[in-house]
Amino acid sequence: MDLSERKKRVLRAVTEQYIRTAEPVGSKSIVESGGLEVSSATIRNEMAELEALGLLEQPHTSAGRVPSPAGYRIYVNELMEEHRLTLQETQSINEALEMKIQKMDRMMAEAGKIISQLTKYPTFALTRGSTDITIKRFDLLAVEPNAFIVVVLASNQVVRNKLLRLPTDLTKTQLELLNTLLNASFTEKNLEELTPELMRVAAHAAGEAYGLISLVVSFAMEVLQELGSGVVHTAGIPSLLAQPEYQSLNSAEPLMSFLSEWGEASNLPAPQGEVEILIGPENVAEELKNTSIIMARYDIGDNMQGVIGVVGPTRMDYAKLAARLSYFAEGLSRMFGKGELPESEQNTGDME
Amino acid sequence: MDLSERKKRVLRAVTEQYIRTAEPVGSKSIVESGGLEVSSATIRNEMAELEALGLLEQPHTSAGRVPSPAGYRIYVNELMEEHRLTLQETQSINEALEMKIQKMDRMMAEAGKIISQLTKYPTFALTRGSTDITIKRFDLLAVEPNAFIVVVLASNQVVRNKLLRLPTDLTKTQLELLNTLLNASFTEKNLEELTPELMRVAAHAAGEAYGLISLVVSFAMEVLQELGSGVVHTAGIPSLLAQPEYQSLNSAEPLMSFLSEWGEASNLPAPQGEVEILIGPENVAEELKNTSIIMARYDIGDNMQGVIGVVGPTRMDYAKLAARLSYFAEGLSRMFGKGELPESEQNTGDME
DNA sequence: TTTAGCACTCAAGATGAAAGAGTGCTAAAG
DNA sequence: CTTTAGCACTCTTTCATCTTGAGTGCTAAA
Repeated sequence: MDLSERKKRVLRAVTEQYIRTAEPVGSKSIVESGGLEVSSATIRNEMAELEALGLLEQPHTSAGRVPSPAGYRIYVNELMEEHRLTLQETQSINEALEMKIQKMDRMMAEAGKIISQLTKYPTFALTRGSTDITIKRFDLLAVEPNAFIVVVLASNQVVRNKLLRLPTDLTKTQLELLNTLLNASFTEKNLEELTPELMRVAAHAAGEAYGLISLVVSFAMEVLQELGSGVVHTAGIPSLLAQPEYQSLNSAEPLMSFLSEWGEASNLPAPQGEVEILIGPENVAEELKNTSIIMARYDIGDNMQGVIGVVGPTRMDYAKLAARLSYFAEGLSRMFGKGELPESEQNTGDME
Repeated sequence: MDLSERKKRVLRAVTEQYIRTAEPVGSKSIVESGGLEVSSATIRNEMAELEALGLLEQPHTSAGRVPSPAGYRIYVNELMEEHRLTLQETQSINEALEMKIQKMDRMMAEAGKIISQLTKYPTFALTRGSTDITIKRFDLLAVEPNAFIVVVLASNQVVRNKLLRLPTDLTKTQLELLNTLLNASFTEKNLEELTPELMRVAAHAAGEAYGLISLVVSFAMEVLQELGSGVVHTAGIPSLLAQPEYQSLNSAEPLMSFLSEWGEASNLPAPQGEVEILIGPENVAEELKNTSIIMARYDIGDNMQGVIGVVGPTRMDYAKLAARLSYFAEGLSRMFGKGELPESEQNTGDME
């Protein structure tokens, strides 16, 4: 899209003023805000042409102009200047990151809250799973004759455990045998490879009860399932209500419901670059058609990545939010990506 | 509070109609709804007296009457009939409970969602912790020379783990020594007893590095902290917006923010009986002064209990909601309370 | 004690006038 | 050919006024 220099400046002025005020912007207020040394009539002509190009829109005849999604797209791609974070902003982000957060999933939720507080918009945070995770190791710890703890270590260093209870007692030897069997037959297998068939064969070979093995292996499968599918956390949803575009209940309700029920199926396209901006109709879900998403990617170890983003009216201050998100995501990558034990239960460094 | 029989019937009629319609109810509509065979003027007189007693209120002079909090209280305590659940209701609750839910904390969140869908109100679910929980056992599992997994079993049968990474390597013997030391000195101690002093003494006695011990013990303390403080889950917050009393954004926003940020400090008084109803001003938090809470208690094993409840306008249908909640809570108690391994990672019974 | 009748009050909705912001068009100026 | 001033026109927003209707409280009669 090659526009005349002046058209670009008009588009940019309209967009930025609209971002600030949430009101349609008129020709007069643009000349008054400076930058363009022409009369309002000239601006009007330019705006009419920009509207013909589909970059601006008019809510009704005698109102000012508002950027169309296409207009936002051009603004974001070509016109927007990079936002510099203030010292204070970087500081508060750094502080937030330095909090000792123990568990990764809590970290995700916390990260969302932090960003939400920072931006006053709802945020979401999700990990994108990988189907190639396997169990690296099983440990069985006897608790009582008829109960033991399974501890599984997944290939991405997540540890999960569960207390299993049996209808019958088990001797220590039996438990050890089971443990060996599990480690021999069910490690290094991804979710698809853990078939009932495999369980049957292994059980038969060892003369073990199928039920006992399946009990432990189902747990392992659950863990793999969970790690493979990723989770979505959302935070700060009520802050939507502070935005003028959601003052009317009708506009706010569907989006809020969508956000709070998100997390089941997150079919968000993976961001290509480091920061991605989805404007209105570019979104996947119907409920998001009138809103925009700004999201940043971060790395968790080698195989997994996470996405953190904010959701809000198309009018959001893309420059500022993108800058904050990307700074924050960088910090997350630094935290999670550095060690060889990148995930979950990693020691975050509070060793004296 | 002893009212004449007729006053009781008037109060009850007003309350129930208001619960249905959310509109102030006038004298005429009461006679029309049947039950009272007197004229509207008589009702007016009765209502005037009920208002003098502080049981009814008038939004403005020429409007109908609305129950005051005190009026609701009397309705709930004396006038309300028990609601029978329909077959369909019990069925859908049973179905929901039968879902195989693996982890207790997820169960909590799920339970909230279910109730929220059922009632169309926001729900909260929390476990009330106990400060007397101790660690029953430590297990250390070597992973790499400089990394191991700590598994702690708490006295309420919750198992938690964490992957710890060290700056130096550790031999197997050292690890076993550490394990023995931990089990000898730090089990059966509640959060308050796990003092730095104790760590120092134990470390000194064993000639171990203080840092190493404190690393593991701090994790244990975190776990105890978490188990002791309880967690709050909320769900269905946007359904508030469907209620007429929260049509105005100003009324909805503070409550929504409060609910979504709840979970930090849950200073809810424990329900005395099985089901408890808190009406408007009886609530603790300022944000809840205009809303009511209906909550039911359920047991998790011996020591802990959970609370699940709904939050909504004072006008809620107490009878119906209380019935559903209490049925649901009963089901939860049945699920969690039955075994001697009542918590979290309990096997929910999917053994072949 | 109950009831019919009636004047009174107040919120909510409808109507209409006025204000204000912004546009598009035209014609003149550069 | 581009820019600008001028002006009529459009459309929303706001405010005041009026009307309607539900509901009340009071009084006097049953």
